[in-house]
Amino acid sequence: MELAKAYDPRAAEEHHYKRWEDNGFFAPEINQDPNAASFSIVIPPPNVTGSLHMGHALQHTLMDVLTRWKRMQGYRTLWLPGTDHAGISVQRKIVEQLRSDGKTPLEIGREEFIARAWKWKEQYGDTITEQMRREGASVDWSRQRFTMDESLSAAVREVFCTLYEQGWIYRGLRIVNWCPKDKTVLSDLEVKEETKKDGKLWYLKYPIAGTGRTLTVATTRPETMLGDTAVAVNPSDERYRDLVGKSIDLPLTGRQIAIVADEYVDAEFGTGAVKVTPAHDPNDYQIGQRHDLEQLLVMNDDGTMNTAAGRDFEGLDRFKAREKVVERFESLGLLEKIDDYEVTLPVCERCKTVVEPILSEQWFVKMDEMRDMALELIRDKGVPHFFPQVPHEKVYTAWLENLKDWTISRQLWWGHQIPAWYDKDGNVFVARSEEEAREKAGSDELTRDPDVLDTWFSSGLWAFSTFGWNGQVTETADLEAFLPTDVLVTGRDIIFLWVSRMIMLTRKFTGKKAFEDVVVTGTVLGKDGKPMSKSRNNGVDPLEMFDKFGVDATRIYLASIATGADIKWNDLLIETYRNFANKIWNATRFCLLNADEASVEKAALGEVGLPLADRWIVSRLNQTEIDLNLALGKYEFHTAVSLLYHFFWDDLCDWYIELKKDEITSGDQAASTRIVTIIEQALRMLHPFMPYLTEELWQKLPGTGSSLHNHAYSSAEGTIMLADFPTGEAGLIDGAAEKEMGAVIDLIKKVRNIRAEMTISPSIKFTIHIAASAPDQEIFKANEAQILKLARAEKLIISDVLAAPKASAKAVTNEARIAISLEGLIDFEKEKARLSNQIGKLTEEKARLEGQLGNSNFVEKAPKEKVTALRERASELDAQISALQTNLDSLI
RNA sequence: GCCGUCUUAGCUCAGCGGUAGAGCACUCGCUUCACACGCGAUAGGUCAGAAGUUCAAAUCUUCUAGACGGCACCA
Repeated sequence: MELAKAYDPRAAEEHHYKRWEDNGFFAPEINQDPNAASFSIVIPPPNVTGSLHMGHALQHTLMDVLTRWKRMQGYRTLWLPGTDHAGISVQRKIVEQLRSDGKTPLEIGREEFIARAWKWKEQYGDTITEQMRREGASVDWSRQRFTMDESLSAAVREVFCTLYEQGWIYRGLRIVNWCPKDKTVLSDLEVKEETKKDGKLWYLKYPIAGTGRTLTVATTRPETMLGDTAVAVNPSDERYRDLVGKSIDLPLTGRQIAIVADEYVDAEFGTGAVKVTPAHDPNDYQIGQRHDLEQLLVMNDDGTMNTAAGRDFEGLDRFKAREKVVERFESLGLLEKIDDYEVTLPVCERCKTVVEPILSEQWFVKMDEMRDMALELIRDKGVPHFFPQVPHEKVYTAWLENLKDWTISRQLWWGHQIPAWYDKDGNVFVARSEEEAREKAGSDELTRDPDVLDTWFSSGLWAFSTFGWNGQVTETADLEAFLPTDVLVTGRDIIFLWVSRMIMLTRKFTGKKAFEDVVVTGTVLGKDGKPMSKSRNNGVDPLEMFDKFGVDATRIYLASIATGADIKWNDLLIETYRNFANKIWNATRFCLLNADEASVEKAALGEVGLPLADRWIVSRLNQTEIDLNLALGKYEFHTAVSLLYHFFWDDLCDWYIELKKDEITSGDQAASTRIVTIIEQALRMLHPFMPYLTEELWQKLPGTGSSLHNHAYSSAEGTIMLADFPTGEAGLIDGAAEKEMGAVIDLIKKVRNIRAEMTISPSIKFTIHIAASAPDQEIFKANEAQILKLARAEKLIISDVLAAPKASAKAVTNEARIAISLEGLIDFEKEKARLSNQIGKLTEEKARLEGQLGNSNFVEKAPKEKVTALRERASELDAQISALQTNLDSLI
């Protein structure tokens, strides 16, 4: 078998995915074991307008690792893919598209608009799903879902109606977050804070009616004064007590407003007098409620001032209006002063427009009942279990405790239109269909509420709507098999927005948990240490990384990031794993060079009397498998990667294959069979991380096929992705072999060290003298050929006492005293320095140990095995130091 | 304001109560018949600072400094 000289990721990526998909390997139905337990993950549905970014690549990698791992273990495994309809984003795309055609949404009408949106979705909505195929994601495409699929939409209607009927959903006039650009309301979670250091605080003088005096109020939004309907002061504020009950002649408006006393006002802050604009500020709204104040709306939905703002201001943008109000106050002599003031502005998460708090009639969900259910789950049962637990469990719990009503209506056309109808008197009828609404209303003249629901309302149902629940159908085989899902892998930015809501809605409507575990990934930052973003232009495209380093390298690099940790992007690190892939490729290639009659054969590893290296690698392999399964079980992907990396590179390549080189090149078929068997098993444990490379190599190994499959997949066509995942057998961990191999490795390393330090050319082959105990001598004798090979020596002389010429370099290990004859090569000064250096290091360690052992508190209180271990180490050090010292003395 | 995280080798990061680790970069040496995307060998850290708990602290506690995150408030 002849393999190419270097691994070409592209070639492997091209055909394997198609074969896996076409053969149905990703679907749970591939599992033929009727008793198989289920394992399921639902994907956090990416936005249909999106394309793959590094955050997706990271999350998808972890989900795929888990899915492939569980599938190989024989679970009936489902990773369900899909996308969400992204209300605002799609809406914006269509509006832009129309604008370039010189049209507006109103001109074409709702129906045409939605038709265009669907067309857009058909055309571009698959970008991300195609990119997922490139990633190697083993999702079941036959179960792909979209939040606006008919069944998922029915689920939305059902949930809305049920919550309404139970009194959890209501329609009300509240101060909401309004985005004047998108012309829709936003939930609190879709609003972000932006600090502006160059903000201002304007002090406006309001004339007190009939007094000739003024009362100064401070504001950051002067234009809202046009909607003022009161001024409030604290009731216990002596300065203003006499003013309560009097009126203000509100400038620029000709209106007279009251001065009221309200506890909300902080007498210490500003002037102690607050202008009250109930229709444009949440706190003012509350004051207005308490004092029965008029709610005067002075703005339109696009952020311009409306008729109520007065003729001079009508039609002006809110910021222009602000300037004009300030100018007017100044010319009236009513502007007291302007202070610099750092303000935090609420901005729309998506378009960064300053959000306007505005009085508006919207639909809300009262979260009390669901919140309590979720709190009970996390507090009493610890569900979901967050990985990492700190800080997410606490943050999540605290958020739930302070949960407010959720604004769910959006002034958009693209999405799930609210199933509510109004009769001509404005009475509302919530119903699952228009027919039902007509029945309830007893009228045919109904108008449907034009608004749609928040996209997160539908994605909140994702854990069960995707399995067929839609209100009519509440029991399906998939719900039974796959809900609760096992784990959710997602970013921390949507824990509140999505994860928490899914937990609550799933519990409420199915009585089940949405998932047991939540793996929270960190953020992949740009090279500058800031989150990747278009505006910073510091993004790294996963597809470019796939092209440059291969999908597998990118995947295993992403998996190597500690769970939940942020990481600064660095190409060099992927390169490490590109090199890793190539290393594995070449190791396999080498082992197959002369292995024409070898074949994967599990029994070959269990034979008695195997050489040390074989017993050792089997032990290392099994230990790695055990540790790997433990790490994955705890979602410690980075530990898993490190185990794999070190097993393949250090144990397998640097030692085992190097030790076996002669056997491989000479065509020893028994040895090759063992090597091939070990590689095959190792590839299996690597497969979840590097699916393409491992499949490519596995297919080339002699003797691979469906016979190696987990029993659940015995009838499927041969593929590593259905092979049995190695569990590691404790019985195959061979302590003696590890210890003996350790002695051999230590010896070889010391000899190499001498060669390097004494700058002896690798081409010079010298004689190694060693002295060791009788049992250790046996070990060295048995491995003479290997030692000579790896130490690049020509002769090994083993005896009870070290007999070496004076012109030699010396070293010691725990098991051996070593001398290299260097007749004509040795530099005595160098050798002296080398020995002194080593003695120095060991003496330092010895001093530390003696300090500890001399401490009676330590000896009394520390665990006995600790003390014993230190004593042993101390005596080893003693022996080594004195041997080195003897060597040094002989040189002087 | 409240809650929380981070600060470890030049860089990017693991480790989180028992002798400081990895990859990359650096230094030295290698056309050693799989791999230079490689091989071998070094060097490099008072684990941000201070105090405390402990026989033992990078690891636990408290404080300080710097970086950052979430929530609340913002006239």
